[in-house]
Amino acid sequence: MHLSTEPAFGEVNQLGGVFVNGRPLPNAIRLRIVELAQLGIRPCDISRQLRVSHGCVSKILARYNETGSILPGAIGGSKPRVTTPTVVKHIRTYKQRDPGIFAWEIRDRLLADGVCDKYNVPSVSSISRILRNKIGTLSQQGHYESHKQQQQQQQHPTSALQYNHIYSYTSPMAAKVPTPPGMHSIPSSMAMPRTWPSSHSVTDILGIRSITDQVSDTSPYHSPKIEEWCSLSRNGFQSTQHMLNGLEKGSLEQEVKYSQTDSSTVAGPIGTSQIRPYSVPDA
DNA sequence: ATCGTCACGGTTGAG
DNA sequence: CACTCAACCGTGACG
Repeated sequence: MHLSTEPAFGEVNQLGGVFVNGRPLPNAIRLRIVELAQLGIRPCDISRQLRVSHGCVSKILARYNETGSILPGAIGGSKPRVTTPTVVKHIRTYKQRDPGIFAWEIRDRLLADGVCDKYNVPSVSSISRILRNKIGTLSQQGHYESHKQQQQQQQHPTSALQYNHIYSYTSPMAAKVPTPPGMHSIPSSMAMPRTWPSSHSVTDILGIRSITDQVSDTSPYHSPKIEEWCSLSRNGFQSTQHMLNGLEKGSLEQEVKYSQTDSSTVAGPIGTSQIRPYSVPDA
């Protein structure tokens, strides 16, 4: 991580837009790209207006058309080589049946039961890690699995699960926005699943929270909205149009310039994000 | 002028 | 716990 020198400020592209190399654009901007496109604005104009390279606009729109999701793909990590869902499931079963079972016994059983062959059976240390990291949190296991899979091969357009992590992505905003009483706020368990994919988007790094705060001043533009939008996906797009109106230029420009204002305060949760990426210490 | 595509330098996180 | 490496990112340039 190169955060030593110019961490939170990102870089400026040819259009004057700010970005963080290697990191996804903030969801707010991704959303705007799709919204503007839906309004019939040409990609080249969107590019200029939002100051995002046209290649990026093109990519985001293409993905949206293909998958219905505005979200970036799952960054980092690697696909399970031996720790497949099936294997984990079996290990869990073994562990449940015999809590005192040793890792090497599990290994033997995986082989004996034909779950794995000698080439793909997890090592004892892998099994130990599975026991520690996954089986240890049984309650969330099922969710983890499906969520993770959705994410990893996020080719699948349909499933609603896919949108689960938009909660995650936008939750920082929601967390930051002082959810008005009576407003449906997201339960934190939902907003911040343990398996948060990747919390440090530019949103966080650059302090886009501030822009979303500003936005939320003028319109109810926080995660419940986005949630709604997402569940509506491509078909029910009308409902977002008022959002768009509510967001008119003023907020848009602020949005685009988001990082140039205050970003020094966002000591992003970099590196510690997995559990509670945005434990916003509101104060 | 516009847009699809890709090399590039970058970050991330499961293994 | 440090490392690896394949996934992803957006930009910028080319056609």
